[in-house]
Amino acid sequence: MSHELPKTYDPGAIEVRWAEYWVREKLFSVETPQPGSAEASPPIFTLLLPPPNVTGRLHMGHMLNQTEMDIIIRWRRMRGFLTLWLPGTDHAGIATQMMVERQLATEGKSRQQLGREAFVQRVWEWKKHYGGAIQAQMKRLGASVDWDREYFTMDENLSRAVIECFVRLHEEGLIYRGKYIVNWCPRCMTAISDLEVVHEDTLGKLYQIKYPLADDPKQFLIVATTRPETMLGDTAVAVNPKDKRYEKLVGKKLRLPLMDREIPIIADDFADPQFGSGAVKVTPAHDPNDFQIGLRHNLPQVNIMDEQARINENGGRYAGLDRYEAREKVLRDLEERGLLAGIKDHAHAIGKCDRCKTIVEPRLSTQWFVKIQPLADRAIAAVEKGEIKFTPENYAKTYFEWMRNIHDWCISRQLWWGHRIPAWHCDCGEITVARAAPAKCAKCGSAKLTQDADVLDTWFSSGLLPFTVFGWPEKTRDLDVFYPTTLLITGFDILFFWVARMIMLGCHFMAGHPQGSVPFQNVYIHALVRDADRQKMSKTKGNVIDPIEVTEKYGTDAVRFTLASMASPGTDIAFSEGRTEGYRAFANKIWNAARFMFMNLDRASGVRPGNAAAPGGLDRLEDRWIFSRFYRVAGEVNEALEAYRFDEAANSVYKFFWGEFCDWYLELIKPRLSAEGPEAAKALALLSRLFEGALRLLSPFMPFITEEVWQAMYEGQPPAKSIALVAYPQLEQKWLNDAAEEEMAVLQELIVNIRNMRAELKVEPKVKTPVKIHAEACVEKLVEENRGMLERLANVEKIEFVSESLAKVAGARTTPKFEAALVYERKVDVATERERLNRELTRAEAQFANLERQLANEQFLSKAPAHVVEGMRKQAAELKLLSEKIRRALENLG
RNA sequence: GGGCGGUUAGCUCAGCUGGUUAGAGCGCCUGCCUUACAAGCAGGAGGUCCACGGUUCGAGUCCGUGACCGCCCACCA
Repeated sequence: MSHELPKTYDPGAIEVRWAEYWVREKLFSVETPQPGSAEASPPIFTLLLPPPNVTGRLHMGHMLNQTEMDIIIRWRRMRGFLTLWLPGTDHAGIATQMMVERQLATEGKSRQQLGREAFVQRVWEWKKHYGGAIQAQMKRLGASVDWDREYFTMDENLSRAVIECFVRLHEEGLIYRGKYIVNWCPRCMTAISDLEVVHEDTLGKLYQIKYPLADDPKQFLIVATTRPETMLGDTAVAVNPKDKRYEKLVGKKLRLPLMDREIPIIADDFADPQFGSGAVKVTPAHDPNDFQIGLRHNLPQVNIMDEQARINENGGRYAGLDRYEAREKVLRDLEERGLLAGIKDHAHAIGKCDRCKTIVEPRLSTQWFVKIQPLADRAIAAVEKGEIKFTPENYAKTYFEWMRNIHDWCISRQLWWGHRIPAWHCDCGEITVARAAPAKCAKCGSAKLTQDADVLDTWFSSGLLPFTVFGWPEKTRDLDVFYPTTLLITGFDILFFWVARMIMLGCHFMAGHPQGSVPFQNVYIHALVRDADRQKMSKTKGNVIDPIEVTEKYGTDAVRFTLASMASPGTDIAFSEGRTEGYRAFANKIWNAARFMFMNLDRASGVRPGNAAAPGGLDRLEDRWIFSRFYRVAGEVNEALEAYRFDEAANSVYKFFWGEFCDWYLELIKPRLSAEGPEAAKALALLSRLFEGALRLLSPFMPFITEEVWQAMYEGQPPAKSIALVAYPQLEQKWLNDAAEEEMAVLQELIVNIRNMRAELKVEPKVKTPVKIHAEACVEKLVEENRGMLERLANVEKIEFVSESLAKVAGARTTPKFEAALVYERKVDVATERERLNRELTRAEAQFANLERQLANEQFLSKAPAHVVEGMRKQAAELKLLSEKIRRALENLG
């Protein structure tokens, strides 16, 4: 049987095949280990996929996120952990509702026409048809999640858990209902939380308006506002109690212009004497600060707008106008009456709806809130105590910053799609919070109860996921085994939305869990993926890179490797296709190296990977060297992944495979492979064993190509169903060989110098006669001992090592370790060589002088550590020798 | 208004606790179709590490100030 690997590497062809295989064979499905099972249970590693919106399609951020998670989880799995990576999707209240409403609009319908029940039904249908896009994409990308455990946040069991949490929080007094100023989106027509408001710096106007005194209309108090239309709802003007200017006015009345109402002048600390005139208009129903003032002074709350931010009947003749139309008219009318005292440019931040960018309206309305402080306190403590570790650590600071300034969380949404609030209203005014609809009102006994119309903020349910996915509130085995999850990998954009909420809710509901209440023990926060010009990707800019597109162009492995190699903490990733092209080349390199191996395996049947020698049996330098390198790199990669340094891990393995294994080892081993007999068989065994190890090392980063090659190596009888299920290489001391690495380094340097010499001297490459090289005494022995190994290179490079030192030397390369001279009788570019040698000499002398100066410095000698001083001394000596050698070489040039 | 991050080769970025000659990929230049790979091989050029000041025997690395770029948070009209 021979190993089939097509000549050209075509990622598309192999990736789809393995992606399907992994899913079909359920390779990443996990059975919950039962207690008391005989064999020692492996360490558990649990990872929760940040659930993408059902409406979602995969974008570059997802791909980075999933690549990182997949690398970690594949690595842990290969390291012997019982790994559970749990996938799911989020019902995404507003986003999904908007999507379906848009679809309805194309049919000329509105959700109101449909009615609530039919609309929700419609959303479910929509979900069934279009909701699976992102999972399909994930499968294509090979994410090694447990698809058998996939969840949806509106699944029945999860919904039940959400209700349970709500009811319990309410019972504990941590959820309350009240009439407050909330952020209201007049387009979505729902309340939104503080986090869903994005602030945008805008250059607006500050208007100064004259409010006449009621008993003396000739006198005015000037107030300043950015929102003149809200004056229609003013119920007071406040001045600072310490403000001498207005002392006598406090308690008097003003006549509110345009509305013809009298409002009091009150004293409140909120008024800043430094700002404007020091008097501030108070609109309790349309400004959060004014709302507070209103409460302190028992002011009426006049709501002047409807849910679409149009002026309502309380706005007198402005009723029916949109808020901005009203502003214009109010300003015109004030102007007409000579009450507009001034207009100034004014920079301020304006709040917009995160979803639709409509300017948010502070609106007085009755909503449900979570009393957040007690939850936040515990969440802060958990991170302070180190029960949760952030990487990069910096994010803990951001987290604390937010947590310590947190406000109560408005969790009710005036939407139809979502978890409906488990509260029932009776006409008598009684509200009952319960797990199921009560039969009758507890207060008046009426059976006519209606469920609260609102649904919960999407983030309320996703904040519960770390325990609800494991069956909470039941006491399940899953909860015992998999909670708390080990790691969370996510972007900083949902640090507050999701991460912080999970911590608060997890700490609360899972308090007392034997393995800790926190929802996860580690959080790794990754950066943003930007375009090649470091611009944020956005649909409007049209610079969105579709991961599926680049994947189809370069292969998933190449895209994954790009993301991993660029994922250094704290820096955003500027995704450039050039880089991906480079990593496709890397995959191609792996492919061709594999073909080379297979070519040899096919020729010498019977050799299997894995039946190679022990360290002691490596009698050749290059073998000792490459094994030592392999295990050292394995150590580096493990260490890097331990610290989430995907970039370092990827780069180490890249450099090893290409720069050492392919560039050097494969070349060195060629003559042995083409030899006959046991020598070739042994070389082949070593080669295939190394290759197999390298594939395992690479597998978490490039799961597809490594699977393809690995499976091919075993001719249909692999030792496991997948490379993903075999052990990950680790540092093994017994294979490390410092001497071999040092000796090899010298030989590599020698070869590089020879090549360099030839290139610079423009020795014709096609000469049949080898160029003679004399290596100096110190490496002569090394060269002699490894003649066989160097043969291949010598042959290709057409060089020959000679022991006799020849008089006529055309070139020389000198390093601290050796001197190599090129002995060449034919024409060489003497002038160029002289120039080069002179340059070298100047540099060596300058460096030497530098070191001399340092070494003459007593301060340095007494304070610097011995090894540094020693190193410098050695180097100085070598440089001195080097200078001499170069001078001699110059003389020899003639 | 508060907080955070960045500035290193033409481009995109590494550089861990300060220590001998600051690295990689891409791009560029030169030479090679050397029977695994031209998506390749070999060689090369290219950096006053944003500026100034300080600490130190020694600073890309630590401290301070400033400049520029970016991000997050924020109920002062």
